[in-house]
Amino acid sequence: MAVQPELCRVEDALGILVGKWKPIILLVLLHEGTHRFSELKRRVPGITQKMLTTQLRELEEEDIISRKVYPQVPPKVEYSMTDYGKSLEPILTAMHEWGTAHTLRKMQKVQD
Amino acid sequence: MAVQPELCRVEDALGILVGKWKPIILLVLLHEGTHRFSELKRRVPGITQKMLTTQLRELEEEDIISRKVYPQVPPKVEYSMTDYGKSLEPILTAMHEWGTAHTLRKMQKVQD
DNA sequence: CCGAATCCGCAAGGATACTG
DNA sequence: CAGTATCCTTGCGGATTCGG
Repeated sequence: MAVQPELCRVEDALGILVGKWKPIILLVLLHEGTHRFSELKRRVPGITQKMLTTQLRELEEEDIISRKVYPQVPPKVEYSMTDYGKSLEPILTAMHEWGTAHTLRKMQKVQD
Repeated sequence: MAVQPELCRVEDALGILVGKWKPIILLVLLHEGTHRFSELKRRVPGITQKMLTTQLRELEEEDIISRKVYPQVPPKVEYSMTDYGKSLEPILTAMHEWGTAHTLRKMQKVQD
């Protein structure tokens, strides 16, 4: 049967994953559990505060991660994957494995 | 074990898939086989010649699709998935399924 | 028929400084 | 500690025109 371009839902999934820092943020939260803002910032070298905030907000918007604020001084905010967000795991894993193979393949070509 | 941000190969896979038209192009070639340029253009409504050319070149560059030129007048060029490109199928399918579920979920929320 | 070449707008990404 | 607020740069995507 013919593919219906209008129903190409791949882009919906892509929209969630795309963003320069989203994959690594999701990988960290998936594999290492809850992190607070500063921990996440240290865990993702090179990211600026603004970008971290932006990406986290976008992921929260889509119910992929949850944000828990502790009303105290100094402030404390924790981020973790939602159950729904965890359903992305197979995709992330598949992409990670494929990406690794792809990189190896490229390196071999360079050797020739 | 801790995730190594530097080794986050998810982005390598993402780099292949990202591009406004790449998912649908790949889906068409995967499910419907070889297409020539003009067929592809008709199959992907809204795409311009430049964009189609650009996206095809990028995919060819990564060995995802192959380009076969028939030296004749008028010109004829056929595009098809390489065996390597076909290895993307599980990812594409997983994303398509997840995307569909995601869209349905969003629609339900709107109803509330 | 299958492009290449050029020009352009806009939004994502980023550097830096400031705040409850 | 966990963010805003502002300004700036870059590059993708798009419209259009020309060529083999």
